[in-house]
Amino acid sequence: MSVFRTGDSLEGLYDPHSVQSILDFAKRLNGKSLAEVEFIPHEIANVKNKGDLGSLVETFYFRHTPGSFRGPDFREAGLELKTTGVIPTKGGLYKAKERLVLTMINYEEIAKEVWETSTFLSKCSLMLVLFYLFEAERPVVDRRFVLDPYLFQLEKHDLEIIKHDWETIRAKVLEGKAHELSEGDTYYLAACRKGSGGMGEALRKQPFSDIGAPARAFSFKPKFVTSWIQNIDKSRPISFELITDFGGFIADKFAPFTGETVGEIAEKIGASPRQSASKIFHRQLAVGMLRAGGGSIDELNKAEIEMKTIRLKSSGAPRESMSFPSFTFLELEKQTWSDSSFYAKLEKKFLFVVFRQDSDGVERFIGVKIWNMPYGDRLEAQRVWEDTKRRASIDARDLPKISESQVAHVRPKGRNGDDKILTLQGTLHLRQAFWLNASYIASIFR
DNA sequence: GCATGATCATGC
DNA sequence: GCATGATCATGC
Repeated sequence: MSVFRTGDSLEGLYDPHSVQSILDFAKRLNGKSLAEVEFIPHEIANVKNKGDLGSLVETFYFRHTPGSFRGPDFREAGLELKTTGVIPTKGGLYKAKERLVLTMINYEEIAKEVWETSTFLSKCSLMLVLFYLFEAERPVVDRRFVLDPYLFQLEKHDLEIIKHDWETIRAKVLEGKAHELSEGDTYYLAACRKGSGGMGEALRKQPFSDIGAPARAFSFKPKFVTSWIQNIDKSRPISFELITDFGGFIADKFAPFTGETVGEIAEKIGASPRQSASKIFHRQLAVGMLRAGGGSIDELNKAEIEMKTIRLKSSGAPRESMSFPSFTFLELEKQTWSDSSFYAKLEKKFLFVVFRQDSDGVERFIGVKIWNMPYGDRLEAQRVWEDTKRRASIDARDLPKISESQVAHVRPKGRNGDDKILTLQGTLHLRQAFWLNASYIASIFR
């Protein structure tokens, strides 16, 4: 252990002008916690706030005083330092615990910027990412770094998609729609909510509208961060493709199957006839088509795209409403809209894989559609969610029905009739889920 | 034909 | 073992 003051000489530690030297020095942390390698004063040793680990590492390990300089942390090397939590997966690897928050979006500023000289690019084009094992009860200085640090170089890593994402976010600000931003607008780089959320939240000004917009920050989506981690684990270089239109890129993979019957597709991808009776048959077909086109579910996951199959009747109306994960009354009571899982899902981008029944009764694959939920409809979903929360606290048997909203409703969803959960009235009631109305899904296709 | 409740097959 | 996406079954 060493005791030092910030500003002490870095001699013999690392060269702040050299990315390689900083990286090598950072690697020495692997397998250790900050408190194991540096003396941490008592008054800060018990901090549990994760946001503090980054600045603690910067101060105590790199002997670098976090400043108010607007550029990257290691100014001379043009390198930004990030620490982020990982958790184990069942498969024995690690995954990102959450999104990697990068830098606040200033709506006034981004409107004036171009990509090449943007605040985002100057701050995030080169980042050293340190991963620590997240354990909720452990003070951050005792959390152990795992994996080698990761050098994120924007030029090499999905630059085109990230630039496209940045342009998408900026375009929305230019349209005066900063308040309508959602994580589903983009693929890898997202505009995530930042700040308190809920009622007392301070809204930010935006240049082309008088409507206040929630504070948002640029962030990399968790699945995108996980893709780095799992590449480190496999110690192979990141694979990347230059794709400007991810939606079109995905749609292309399905294109060869357009117009084919489900039977033909099943045969092509080698699904057995027995499976056709299964409730997930069409999803299997969708996965099969994606694979046949050289795509993968992994790829969708990485971009946080939610694939859903939709079956239309010959009238063009969907056969069913669309379900979302079930919830419990106890968790509903504790949550606000913006931390609910229904909110998180509806902010995502969807890939609809659409089948339609012909007038002769034969069902065919008619195409895919990339979609994300319009702002107004998300507000309506929020209203239904809040109404559900309110009513569940009074009587769990009286929840929003399909006739009460154009967009969403609540309905049972469980393993079977015995799958009951505790209500706030202390009784047992069927497990429930949020659903998007079939009629609402129909409206998307009109 | 739709609203509502109930359930299935799979993958993690 | 169980959550999930999706569909089935019933009654009005």
